[in-house]
Amino acid sequence: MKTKSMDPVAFAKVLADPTRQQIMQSCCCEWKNVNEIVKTVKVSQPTVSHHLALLREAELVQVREEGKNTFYTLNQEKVAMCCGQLISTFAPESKAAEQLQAAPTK
Amino acid sequence: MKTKSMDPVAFAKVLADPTRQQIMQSCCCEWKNVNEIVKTVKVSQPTVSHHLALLREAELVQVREEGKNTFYTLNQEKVAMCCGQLISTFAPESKAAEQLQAAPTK
DNA sequence: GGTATATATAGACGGCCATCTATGTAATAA
DNA sequence: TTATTACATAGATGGCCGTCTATATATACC
Repeated sequence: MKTKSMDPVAFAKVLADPTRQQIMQSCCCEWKNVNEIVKTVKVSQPTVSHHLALLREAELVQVREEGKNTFYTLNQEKVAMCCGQLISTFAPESKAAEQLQAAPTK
Repeated sequence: MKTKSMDPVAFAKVLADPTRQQIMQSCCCEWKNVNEIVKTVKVSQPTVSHHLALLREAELVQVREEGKNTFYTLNQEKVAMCCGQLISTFAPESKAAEQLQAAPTK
């Protein structure tokens, strides 16, 4: 499974919402079903489903269906790739860019 | 001059516009006055000034006034810091996060 | 002073989007 | 099969924001 990057504007738009960032953080390092995620935020279940659909469309989350449940987890490598692209575009002369040079952006 | 980070949502919101990213790219590695920047995008001068005001407010650009002209350049270190924060928050287990470990996020 | 150039500000407008309620759909349980 | 649980979809609504035109402000030049 190759992790591809994406349009930097599209990436930023997905991140540009507090609820969405909360959801991302909620399922960052573990699989959670929708109700578990809903408990971590202050909005309704349909709203969470809406945000998860956007994250799924952007391939920023991985999905696994299991019976009645649908589990989500953050696609950390994709996030890292997109952030790397931002750095190489908007901070090419920074120390961070140098440090990331070692890892080829394939 | 210490480079501080900022709210990840605020950072993403600033990046979440194609015109603004064009402007950032335009003055990424050199000082440009407003008219030079205007020439690189497809919107009016007031619109560019509006975007520059947002970028200035977020401290994502540095400003230098010189007679009739106002020069802008992208604050690459700030961008790098914010991207680093995104990576450590949303991709803590990624290779990129490991690589950035070396540089303390102070 | 008067004019031209450079940039910022004000106000209006239109579109996008985050949210909600209501409802659909699918799977499990009784 | 009826009920319940889990999740998604549809449609409506309100607010934010990117853009524009018009105008203000400030500097330089004649």
